[in-house]
Order: sequence, then structure tokens, then C-alpha cells
Amino acid sequence: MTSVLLRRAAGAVEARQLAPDGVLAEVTRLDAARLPSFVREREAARPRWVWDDTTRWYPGLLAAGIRVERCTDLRLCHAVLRRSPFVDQSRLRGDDVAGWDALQPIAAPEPALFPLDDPADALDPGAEHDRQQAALAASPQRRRLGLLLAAESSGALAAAEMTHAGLPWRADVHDRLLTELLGPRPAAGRRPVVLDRLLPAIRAAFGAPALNPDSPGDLLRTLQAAGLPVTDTRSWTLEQLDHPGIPPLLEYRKLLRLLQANGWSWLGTWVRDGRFRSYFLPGGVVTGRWGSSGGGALSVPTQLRPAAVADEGWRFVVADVAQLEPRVLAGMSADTAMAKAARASDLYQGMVDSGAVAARSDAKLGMLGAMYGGTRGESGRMVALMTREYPRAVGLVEQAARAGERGEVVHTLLGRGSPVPGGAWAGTLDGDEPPEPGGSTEERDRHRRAWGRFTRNFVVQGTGAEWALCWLADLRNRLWRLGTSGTVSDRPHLVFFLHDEVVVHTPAELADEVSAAVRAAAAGAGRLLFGSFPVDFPLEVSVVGSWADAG
DNA sequence: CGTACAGGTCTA
DNA sequence: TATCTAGACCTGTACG
Repeated sequence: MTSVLLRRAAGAVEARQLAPDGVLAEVTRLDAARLPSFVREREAARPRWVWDDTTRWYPGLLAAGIRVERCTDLRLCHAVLRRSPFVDQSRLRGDDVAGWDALQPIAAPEPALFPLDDPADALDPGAEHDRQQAALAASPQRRRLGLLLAAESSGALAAAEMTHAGLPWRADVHDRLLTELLGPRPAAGRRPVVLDRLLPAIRAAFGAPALNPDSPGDLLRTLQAAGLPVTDTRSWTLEQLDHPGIPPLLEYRKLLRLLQANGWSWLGTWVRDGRFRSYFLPGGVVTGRWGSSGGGALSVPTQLRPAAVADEGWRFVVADVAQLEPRVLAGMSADTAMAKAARASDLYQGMVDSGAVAARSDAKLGMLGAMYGGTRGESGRMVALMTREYPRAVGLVEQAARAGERGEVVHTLLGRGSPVPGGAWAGTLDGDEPPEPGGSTEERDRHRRAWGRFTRNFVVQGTGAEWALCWLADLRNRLWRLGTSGTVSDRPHLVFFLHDEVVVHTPAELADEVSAAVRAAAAGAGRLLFGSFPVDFPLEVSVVGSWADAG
């Protein structure tokens, strides 16, 4: 496959075409305004586009109606390679390593095609590409690492396309939901009538006429003065209490939260032209999960999902994986007993049916405890049971926890490395950092165990993210091929992705084919990561008019 | 007056 | 019979 490396050069663009063996075949210099037509012409041969950072190149191409099939995102690949234990770090050495380390994605593309004063312009993408290729070629885990880099780059394309398309969002439906719960939209500077009605009831119940429930300190003092035995004011704590002031207080806080997080001002800020537009950030989380920026895309309340409505004549295909992380753990540890339980569409029920545990809730508690590091109470007892039934799977996360406690780096199946621990407790391991002044032994042990819980979870959450990335990358190409003409948003396309769930917006007549594509991509992701090892990733797939109707 | 942090609540 | 993983983002409060 040929590659085309793009770089900005003083208001123009330089395109270097590389033959499959990496030899430079052709250099083209073109005016930045000519870039879209250049990419459109060359894309017919399906090259791999190599560029410093997808957020700096792809939004402009998408705006010009151009979609590309594959790319290498040097920023994201650099970040993976720099932390991977599968890489000989000396291969990445160069003058501008610090520059690549520090390079940030662009969250909101500026109106100009390329922003001025971009730190990316000081970096040489050609040299970085050569270093990355050399590091990959020398890796003892070339296949896995190569797969991870390709998946990460594909994710960057998918993320840019999702931002470009946006999630269909009906402002009128959202406004109706808010009005039903809070009353009509208040004038600027006023509060919704429902909150104004609840406030005196709360103050009266606690005999505190000046109470401001928005102030955590004020609220805690008032609750304690009313004789309630609390040390925090979390909803979970308050729900345990029997006092006439509690129900209106919880109601008040629930509605206030809705107003502040996803009220009318959210609607005005994040919904334009019938689309919720936020930025997905591939690799935004150390484990490899995506982060997001803008509008809280990672926590869209289920309460508001009725407002996500497909266009006229279009549908949503919503798909999620049941119990992704335990399945991934079964696969990466090659635990055949757990994989057998995972053959059922409900893994926890599969554990009950095989006689491993008595109840589904026990299986769930035990697995979550094993993956998160639960030791106490019922969770700890169930973890012990899991260890007996699934020694390979539990052994894998136990080893990751012990390694983390020793300050070592752990890695996912495809080779994403965990961060090196910082802070006083880790410094004492190598003796190159003095213990924190006032830091007691117990405090250091607490940090050590907390880091062990993090590395324990890292291997599972991170490998789960790799599975999801492979799923997404394959699905993206299948969706494109299902369409016959037009650009990304004219064909079936991704509009939302959240760890183990995708939403596809598709012309209604293609919805069944999209459902099949979603399933085929999931099966493909399982084979890519685990080969012929028999672990299933069953999906729940719904074809709906509104996101709220899925599941 | 702007920034940092704590506390809270939503998501998988 | 829980306080165990990862995030985003809001407000109030303390601090310089």
C-alpha cells in the first residue's frame, strides 16, 4: 500500500508519496486551497494518509465533502509507542521528542484552514514517521502493536466524522422535557418555578429559614443541627435517612442538577442545527478509552435520551456489548472455564448455569470485585469464589495488581503501557526521591494499594477499549460501503460512541443491513484480538427512532 | 478579580 | 452486609 505524507509548509502543503517499501516516489507542492481536490483524486487509490494529527487535517477535508479510508495519526501513535513496553525507546530518540510528547489535539478548528503559531509546525512529520516505523519493525510484538496503531488512527478518523456529523438532537423535545420537570424556561437571572416552590418546603422541614441547599457546608451543618448522623451530603447517604425534609431536598437537588448540567443553557451552547456537537478525544484516557470535550458527551443522562431522534426517513441502530470487560478478561487470560460461561448472552447467568455461583448477583459482584480490586465484605468473599472457579482469569488481574504495587508498568493485550507511577511511595522504591515530608508508612501503603487497583483495572479496561476500537474501525468501513453515493453524513454513519456502545444514524431502508454490519464487525474484532480462542461478544442491537427506545 | 480545589452527580 | 475502575463538568469556597 502506498502512503502519502502531508505536511504544512509556509502556507502551502507538501505531499510526499511513498511506495510500499517506504521509498520516496513523488513530491508535490500545492496551495492549501487545492488540498481537498488533491486528496479526492488520490483517495481513489486508497492510500494511507500520514499526518501529524487528524484534528488538524481531517475536519477541513470533511467540510469539503471528502472522506478518507485510512490514515496514520503520528500524534496518537507517538503517545502509544512512548509508553509501550513492546518498544525499544531508543528508536524514538530525536530532537523533537518533547514536542511530539506535548502536542495537543485542536478542540475547535479555527475558521482559517490552518491556525497560525501552531506548535505542530515546528515538528518534522517525515522524521517522526521514520522513527515510528523503525520502532515498530524492531518490536518483538510487531503484529499486536501494529494493530493497535492502525486501530488508534482509524479511531481518530471516526471521531472527526462523528463531530462533523453530530448526534441528531431535537431541541423542541428537550425543551418539553425540561418544562415538564422544571416549569417553563425562566427569564434570565430567575430560577425555575418548581425549584422556587421546593425551597421553602425544605427550609421549613429543617427549621432553617436561611438555608442555602446549594452550599455543601451550610447544608451539612443544618442536617447535623436537625440531629441527623451524617458526615457528608451525598444523595446515597441522605436516602438512608428518615426525615420529612429529605424527600423535597433530594427532589430539589435532582432537578437542580438537571438544570445546571443539561438545562436550557446546555441546549443553547451545544445543540446547533438539530445536532449535539461535542468533541470525541481518542486516546484521551490513559487506559485507551476515549475522552470527550464539550457538553459532557460521556454522561448524557438517560433521562434526556428521548431528545435524540433520528431524521425523517432515518433510524438509529443502537448496539452495545453485554459485559465487555469480563469477556475480554476471559480471552486475554485464555481462561476456558470463563469463556464457556461467556458463551451465554448473559455471562453472569452463564456462571450460575455452570454451577460456579448460586446467584447472578453473586457472579456480578465477584467479577466487578476481581476487576476493581474489591476486598471487603460480600465483594471480597465472592472474589475468593471467582479465584477458585476461574484461576487463570483472576490470576491475570492479581498479577497486574502486584506488579503495580511494586511500581512496575503493566500493559494491555496489544501493548498499551500503563503510566509510570509518580509520587513519594514510588520514589522510595528506587530511592531517587525522598519520602514526602510527613508521609507516613500507612499513607504510602495506601497509595501503593490504590495504584495496584489502578493497574489491575488498566489491563482489563484498556484491552476492552482495544476491542471496542477494532469494532468501531471495522464498522466505520462497512457503513461506508453500505451507502452508494454521497459523503459521510449521506450514508449510514456513526454519531455516538461510549466505551461499549455505538449509535449509527442510517436511512431507514438500510437499518437491517446496518444491524448485520454491527454484528459482523464485533465478530471480527473478537477474532483480531483473540484469534480462534472461543470467546463470544454478543450484542444487543435495536433499530429505533429515538435513542431512548433502545435496549 | 482569577485560579485551584472540594464536593457532588451523571456516564460506562 | 457499600465507600472498588475510568471520565466530564457544575457550583461554592478558599486563597493569593
